[in-house]
Amino acid sequence: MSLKVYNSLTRQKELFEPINPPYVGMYVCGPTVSGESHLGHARPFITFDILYRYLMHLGYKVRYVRNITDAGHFEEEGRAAEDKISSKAVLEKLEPMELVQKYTNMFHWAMNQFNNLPPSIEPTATGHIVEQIEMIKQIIADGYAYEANGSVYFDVEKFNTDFSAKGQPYGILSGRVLDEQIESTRELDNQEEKRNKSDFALWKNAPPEHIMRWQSPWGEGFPGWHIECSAMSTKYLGKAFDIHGGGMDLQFPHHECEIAQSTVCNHQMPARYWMHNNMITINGKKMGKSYNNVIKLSELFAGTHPILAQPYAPSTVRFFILQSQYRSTLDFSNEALQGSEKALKRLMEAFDWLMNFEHPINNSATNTDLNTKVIQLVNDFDTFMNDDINTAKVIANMFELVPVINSLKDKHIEASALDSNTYTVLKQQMKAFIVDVFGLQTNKADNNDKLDGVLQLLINMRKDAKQRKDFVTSDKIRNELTALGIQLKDEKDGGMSYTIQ
RNA sequence: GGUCCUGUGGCCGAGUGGCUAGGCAGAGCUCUGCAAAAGCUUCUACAGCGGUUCGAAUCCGCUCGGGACCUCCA
Repeated sequence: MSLKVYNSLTRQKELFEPINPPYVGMYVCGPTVSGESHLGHARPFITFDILYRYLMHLGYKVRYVRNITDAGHFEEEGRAAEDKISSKAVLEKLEPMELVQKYTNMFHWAMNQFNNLPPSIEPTATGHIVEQIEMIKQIIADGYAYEANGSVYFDVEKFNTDFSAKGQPYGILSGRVLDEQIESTRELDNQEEKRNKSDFALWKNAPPEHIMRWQSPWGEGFPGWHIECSAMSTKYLGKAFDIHGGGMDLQFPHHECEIAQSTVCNHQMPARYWMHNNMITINGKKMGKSYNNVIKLSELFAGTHPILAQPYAPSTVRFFILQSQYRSTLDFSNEALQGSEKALKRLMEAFDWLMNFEHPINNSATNTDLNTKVIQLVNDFDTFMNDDINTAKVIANMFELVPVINSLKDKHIEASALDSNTYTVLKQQMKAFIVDVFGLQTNKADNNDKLDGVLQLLINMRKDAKQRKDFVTSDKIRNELTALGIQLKDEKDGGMSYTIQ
């Protein structure tokens, strides 16, 4: 039973072997907090949350580092390159750090809504200016970066020449050949400062109007985007760590540049396994600002975006994402989300019943075929997760178990059909994967005892009415509760249950 | 233009040489005061054309369609 993950670097599934077991170091590129997160952003953070949880489930001690990019991220739209954070701050008349705090708070709120575990360390770029400057100094000292007008650029050409000989050319991760892309790079500002178009900024000179600025050996300025991840991953995970994750769109140039910088400073490839999640699309197109098709998470949860037919609960979105394999594109549609909503509800109701079911003690199953099948379905949870985190297949198996569970509930299947061991394993695995690994929550979490008491009272009144064949009263109770978003269900054995929407 | 990915039923999606994916929607039946839920049954598939093979949704080729990246990106 061993975990295999797809390594973007080698373009194949590889056996996962930590450098220093049982410890695992995992770095995931976090958000740029200059704006609100959208549905597309949800995918990597949910995907790598599942990986984090699964690694812990396997017994690893994981240090999960996910940064907050709160400075240094360039935005160029034909105008002078400027810091994304500070330009937005001027627009909104906020202090840069005020803006950063606002969107950081919103990001944390969304992560919490999704039931993502907080990372072990969540370092900020602005909190690691010193480390970034030190790293840049070393790259210059080693001859792989040069200063021009108060900015510092990484010499990609030199790196490529020297490290190609060592089997690590620039472009090793994304499969690009440097010579081929030199002609195709688009025009950027300050291009004349660079020796080559493919060189990227490690440090940028800050023009006078730039608010976010730090002292450096090259004058006042701000760090480039790529260097923060190299500096912070090295600081907290060491020169070589196990997993580096992020969206596929970060593979080039961001991760490629990280590899180059870190390799120069640390004399080795920073991460062993590079994992990239695919994009969420909408009508087949990547969700992104430049396509003007983003659905912000707050809009998604509130149902306020024009494209949305209804609000979608965070757990529905999480489940929707888990229904596909993380390396496939996932196409958003109302129909798909509605499907996930209903599916999740059915799964969780069966799960909740199972957890409360006091199974009989019997050493031999009366239905050995079913008994064997259940064990197989449940054991395959591990098999599928070990095959590059195939949550889709795990969920498919869970849905094969749902009719079995519901049939036990409705007594279409006798409780004696399965033996005690099977019940134990079934409950353990369902709980481990639904709650611990997938992080799915029951909606009942926000109920409270008093509300439950009130509902039990109404349920009892309705039961009495039904017994008297007073269907006017029983329907009134049911219909008015339905109008309030509380659904009553008549159970097979005469009992009643409720669910709150 | 370069590099790479992809095309599965009404929708979303697993899959990878032979064995039911799964979910949602649709249809029928059972249960039921009615409804809902649930259970059972069921209908729609592998873009097209060739090739390899005893056998192809899966491998190869071509054609057509969709997408990502090529220094903002999750």
